[in-house]
Order: sequence, then C-alpha cells, then structure tokens
Amino acid sequence: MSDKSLAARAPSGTHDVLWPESTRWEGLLARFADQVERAGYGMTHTPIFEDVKVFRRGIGEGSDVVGKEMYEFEDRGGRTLALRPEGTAPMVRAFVQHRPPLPWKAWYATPAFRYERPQAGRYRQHHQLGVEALGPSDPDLDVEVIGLADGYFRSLGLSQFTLRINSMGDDTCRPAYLEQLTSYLAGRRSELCDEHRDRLEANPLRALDCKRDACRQATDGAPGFADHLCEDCSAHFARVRAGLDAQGVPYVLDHRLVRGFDYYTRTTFEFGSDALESAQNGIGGGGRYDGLVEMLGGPPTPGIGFGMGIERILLACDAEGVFGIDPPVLDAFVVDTTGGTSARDLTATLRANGLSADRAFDDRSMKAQFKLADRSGARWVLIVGPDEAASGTVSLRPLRGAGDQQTVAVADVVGTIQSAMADIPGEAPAP
RNA sequence: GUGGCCGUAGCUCAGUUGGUCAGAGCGCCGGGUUGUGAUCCCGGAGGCCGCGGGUUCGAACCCCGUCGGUCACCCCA
Repeated sequence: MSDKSLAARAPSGTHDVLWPESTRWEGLLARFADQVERAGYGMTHTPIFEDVKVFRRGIGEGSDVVGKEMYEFEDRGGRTLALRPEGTAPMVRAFVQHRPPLPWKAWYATPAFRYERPQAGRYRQHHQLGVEALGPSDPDLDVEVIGLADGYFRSLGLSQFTLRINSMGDDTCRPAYLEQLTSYLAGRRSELCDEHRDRLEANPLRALDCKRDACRQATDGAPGFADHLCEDCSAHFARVRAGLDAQGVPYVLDHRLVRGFDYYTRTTFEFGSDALESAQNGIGGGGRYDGLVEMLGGPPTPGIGFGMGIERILLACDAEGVFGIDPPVLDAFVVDTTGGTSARDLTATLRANGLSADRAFDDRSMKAQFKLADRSGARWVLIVGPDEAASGTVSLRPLRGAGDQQTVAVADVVGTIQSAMADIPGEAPAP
C-alpha cells in the first residue's frame, strides 16, 4: 500500500548523496584531509548540537543566522540546544573546554543547519570543511590559512574563482571607523534603500554589502575600512597581503566585504566561484576572530579559520567540468552459470586475499551477469560454467585492456590475478 | 521571510485554446537457436500526469490551497 500523503522524500532543503555521487564526497574529504594535515592540522569532532548560547554569544544576536535561521530546540531535560549553523563557534567552545596546547590547529568536516529558503547551492542542511588555528596573532598564519583554502580549490582543478580580502580592524580602530561610516551614511540617508535606511544605526556595515543600486551608489564614496585601520591592524594587513603576493595567491581588495558573523576582526576573506551563475556562488570564507575565545569564556586568544561548502564546491566543479565522478573499479567479477555456489566461494576467497570482487545473484542469465560485470568496472571476469565446474577450473577473461581468455585451476586464480596486477604500475592490490 | 516561474514513467522531456494524449529518448528487464559485456536488432515492465479540493457532461491541461524545486531579494557555505 502506498501512501502518497507521506511523501517519501527528504525534508525541504536537505538532500541524499547516493553512490556514485558519494565517491566525489569521499574524494573531496580525502584531498582536504591530506592537504591540511600536511600543514599540521588535526581532525576534530564536536557535537552536532550545542547549547544555544555558544552561537548566540559567538556569532552574535544581531546576525541573521542567529536571529532567524537556527534550528533551535528544547530537549527532554529542558535544555535549549541548537543544531550547529556553522563550524567555528563549536570548535572554539571545544578549545575553551579542553585548553589544548597552543598553537592549536584543527580541521573539521561537518553538516551545518540553517533555516533558510532553499535554492540551488543553498541548503538547510549543508556540509562544510574548515580549519581553525588558535594562538598566534602572526599575520603569516593568516597567509597560511588563506593559502590552504586557495591551494585546496586549485588541487581540485578549480581555477575560475576569486579571492576577496578585507580587514575589519579591531577594538582599537573599529569604533572610530564605524562612527565615520555612520555619519557618512547618515548624510545620505535618503539615498539608501528602505531596508538599510532603517538599520543604519544598528548595523551600518551592512549597507556596504547591499546589492541594490541605491545603496551601491550611496556607498560608493564611503570610507573603506582598510584606509582607517589603526597602526597595528594596518601593519598586520600589509603583511598578510605581502605574504599572499609572495606566495602567488591572487586576491582582490574589497572594502565592501562584510562578513555576517560578529566575531570577525582584522583579516576577512571570501572565495567566490566565477563559474556559477547563481547568487549563491560563495564557496568558502573566513577570517580572524581574535576576541571569540574570550566571548566564549576562555583566555584572550587570537584565532583564524575558514569554512567552505561542499555542495557549492561540487557545483563549481560541475560548472568548470573538473573533479568528476570516478568510474567504479573492481578487480574481479564472478560469472557463475552453475547455480551460484562457485560465485559464492570464489568471491569470498578473492576478498580474503585482498582483492575486490563481486558477483550476480538470483541465478541470472550469462548475458545478464556479463552486463553486471561490465557495469561493475571489473578488470577480470571469472567464468564458471559446467565445463569449469567439472574440471575444477575457472576461465579468466580480461574485461578491459589487452589479453586473451585463459583457463586456470581454481587454486591458482588468486595468484594469477595478483601477478597480472603486479605487472600494471599502480594497480597492485594492497598487501 | 517577500515576490516570480515550475512540478508528466528511475532520468531528460513532448503533450494541440480541457474531450482515444498518457507518449518519446535514455535507463531497467527479457530475447536474438543451446557458454561471454560495453555496439546493433526485437520485445517487455514502470506514471491515477506532486498532493488535496473546486469548476465542467468531461481536466495532465482552468481555479484555490498545500508540499517540493527553482530564480531574485535577504543571507550565507
């Protein structure tokens, strides 16, 4: 009995990742782990939900994410929890709780939840990869973190993306800048779009990032943060840019770059795909958050990190035609037309000897079994028909590449395949 | 959350101002004379046309609602 009112589909804004698409996810993860671990970052797991205060205090009450996008709920014990809307605050909370030695360099892969109107590239449950580096205030660390993101994207084959960077100053220079910006905008209050006219005092920075023409024009001559940094912030930012230049990491300065979380200080950056038509083209972003550890109850500890969205990276890869799905690969596929017992035992033997092997079930026709063998990407098909069964042999037929079909004794099957594979560079089975 | 567009077999889609229109390609399954896939040929299974109401003699095609997708805004990964 089917029940159409019970829609058998994932909730709005969520999605399943089936094979073989999932192989891309695995590849993405493996590549990321390889790159950041070579830079000294260690994999870190934190809970998928936290006390809601971790996000309220960390990301900021005024942010859209906290204000209207959190999956907040009360558990049976009356605790108010929230599914993590991003990765940094939980990581910093874990740091404050455990106080690992500095510098603490960690990476994560996690789902993130935000209640937004779904769109292509924007999901209510999406997945992020990221790193956090706590301890040093050294601008060279900024360069390292940004460079890791840039290098990772390039290693996937992506090239059509733009890195934008800005500095948002610190407690020393930000108040003065905000004052200047506010008074500048106040003078042009009537030119701003409705929304930002109302929010001018609450969050003047937002107007800089507005896409409407009205705000665009009104803010064209607005003072840029980069020109109003204090001495320390200015020197820091200069060193970051020099480092990126030295490492050949291309970027553009963007004084309109305003990130949505309250915890950012000094360096902020965003990677946007130029291959994606959609407005949802941000594939990664991050920045320094020198005050966040304190906000979450820890000792003054600078930090910087980035997060990137797996779904959007994949969309960008599709748009650029890179990092495609690897075809399935199997060492052997057993075709058995004698009832299946040979297939049963042969696959077990092959697997026990480190080879990958599969077979058909339900006693299908030889033609059907061969089609499955072909689809499996198997290098060899092991055929067991009446003749082989009677003589205790197996016919070994290469499905891909050169070679003739040969008949070998059952006892020699594993050895024959292993030695054949040893002749092919890079295809030797795991010991 | 606001506004626009869309929702037909597993996938991509065609369906004439509502009346044999429930279809195609791909995929899947089976067969092509008794042991060999990816090509080719033949055949087959699968949709109450997202769901629920309404209008009508009659709706996949019209109206309302709802769910989902998508685009822009918002915001971000």
